[in-house]
Amino acid sequence: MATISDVARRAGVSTATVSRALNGVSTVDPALVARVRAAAEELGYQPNGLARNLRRQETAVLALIISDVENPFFTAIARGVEDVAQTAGYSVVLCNSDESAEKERRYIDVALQERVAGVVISPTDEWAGVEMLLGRGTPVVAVDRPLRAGTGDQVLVDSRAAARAATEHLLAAGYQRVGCVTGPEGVRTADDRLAGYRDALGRRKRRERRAEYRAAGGEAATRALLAGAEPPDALLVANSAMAIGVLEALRAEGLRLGRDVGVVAFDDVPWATLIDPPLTVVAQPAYEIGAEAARLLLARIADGSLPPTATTLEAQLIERGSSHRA
Amino acid sequence: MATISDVARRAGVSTATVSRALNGVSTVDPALVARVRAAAEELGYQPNGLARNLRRQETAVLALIISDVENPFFTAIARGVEDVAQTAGYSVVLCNSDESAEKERRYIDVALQERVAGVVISPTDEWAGVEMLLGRGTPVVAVDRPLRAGTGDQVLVDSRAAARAATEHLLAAGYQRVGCVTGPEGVRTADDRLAGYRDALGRRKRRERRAEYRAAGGEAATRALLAGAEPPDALLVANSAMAIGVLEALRAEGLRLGRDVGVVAFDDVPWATLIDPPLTVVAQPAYEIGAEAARLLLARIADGSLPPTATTLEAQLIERGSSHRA
DNA sequence: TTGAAAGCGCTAACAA
DNA sequence: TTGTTAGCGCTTTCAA
Repeated sequence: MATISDVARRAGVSTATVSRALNGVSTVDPALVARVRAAAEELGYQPNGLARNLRRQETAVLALIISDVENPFFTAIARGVEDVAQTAGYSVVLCNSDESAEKERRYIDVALQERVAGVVISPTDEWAGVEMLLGRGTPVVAVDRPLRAGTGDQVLVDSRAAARAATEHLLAAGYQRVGCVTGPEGVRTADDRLAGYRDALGRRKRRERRAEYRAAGGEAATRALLAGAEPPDALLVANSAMAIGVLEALRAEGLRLGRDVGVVAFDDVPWATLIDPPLTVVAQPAYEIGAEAARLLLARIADGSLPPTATTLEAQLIERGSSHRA
Repeated sequence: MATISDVARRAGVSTATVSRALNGVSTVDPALVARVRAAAEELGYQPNGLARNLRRQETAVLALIISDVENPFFTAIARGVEDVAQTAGYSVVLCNSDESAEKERRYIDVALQERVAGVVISPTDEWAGVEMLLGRGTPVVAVDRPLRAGTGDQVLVDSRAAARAATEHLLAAGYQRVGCVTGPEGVRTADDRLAGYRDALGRRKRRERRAEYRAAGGEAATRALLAGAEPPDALLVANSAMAIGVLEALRAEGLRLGRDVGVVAFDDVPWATLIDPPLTVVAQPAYEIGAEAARLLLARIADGSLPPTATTLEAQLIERGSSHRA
């Protein structure tokens, strides 16, 4: 691959002039610029970003580390991050930690080693990974899951309040035995949503089940709950992938959505209105989370001394048929 | 951030020894290795990947450039690529070209400049971008959409045959006026699926409509088709995002799925069995496409002289209720 | 087994 | 306005 010296030789100038010409430094003779451009073109010259970044001590690349590429919530975040980053001239690379602390760790190492300009991350747990980044001076913004207070920027949704509101909605709709299907212990969003459910339930009897944040998990949890003595007549589901399994379990049991068992699920999904009755959801502003995270990250890259901020966005309960008896 | 010289100074050895110790070169005195390790640990040393890669002229990073992160088909490919890459010690960074040739171009530039080891791409068109990569000697594997014959590795699905089979299935199920909703002209998969539809239709009257590969596109196309003189009584839909719009339009018109209008859509989606009747789909082996692409890419990175291959995987028609009158 | 030194490709002082 | 030169942090000969 052609290097800057090849171009310099061909254009009959020094490498410094090539660098200046190609980077649009104004002090270069237009005639030379043209010659350099031509030479670069002829050689198919592509600047070596590694060398450039090594020299400049910076990269125009952001890393986005999320826990599940197949979850529409996270891909919507990705678009938000990307749109903002692009307009600022940054590229975004997406890394899938797959809810595994080890993979997350590996991607953090990569981010550190490749010296990305900043990282947006949905941390699998509160400490280890993010602190590595912070400790090395890499700007970080956490999304979806919190950091230890004051350690870094974060943009979150008040899951607990949303879960509480959703549960209250179910109660208000006349369901008597509201249950909750949530994710694994330690996954902060799963814990928060369960807590919100409990908040709303007060002294009523709890019917809760944890499982992995996937369809199979939702299905298993639902079956288990249904097999109990006084099975739930409504369910708060903490995640849209789980919701698929929940709905399948319900159907397998011959239970009618809404009429027999009310359901509210976290995350608005494109297919929510296609099922019958349509699914009531807690819609998180995923795109906006990503966009805001990117804005904060860019601001911090520009000025590392900014105080850490915590932004909380509101989720919105979208009532549809699945949470009504009628 | 600590550099290798900092570590060397602290351990009282040369930078060469640090490099050797940390990279597990066997000729280093175990005592020294321990000292170096300790020093690195104390300083929180993270090797600078930029410098290392610059020197080694290689990176253990693959780029995956896809046209829509929000499409489950592509995210499934991403997992396939990632799983294979990980076991070979490579990291994968995902870039979202968003069906835009310009964004694709920008990510290709980034890939080139960052000197990634290889690229898996779903090319927006056949030439420009991929040829830049090939021209600079970067190993490339195309997925989902073809390259010009013989230019590089590709792993595809025979969309045309699958579309034909799906259309024939609809015809065999007794639908008389089968229509087709497909993506924009020039998007290869959209064209292929339309071609397959036409293959099956033979001399029957065509009812086809193009729109963007999104729900809104599917909805608009369906409305337009339905507004015609002899509206279709069945639809082949070329993409799962469009399918959402198609189903919505049908419902808005009061048409019952299957009974009034039969539907087969490309790509198996998690919610296919949740709607009533469940959706008949053409399931593409997305994960396997990604995994195979990664295998081919790795092979080509190891040996650049390999002849270009073209792998074609089969799609599978999964018959469910939406394509039957009963 | 270890160290000295060159150099990957680029940019930025400094000189001219 | 242009060129010369140093050096970003690392790996890898070549000597010792």
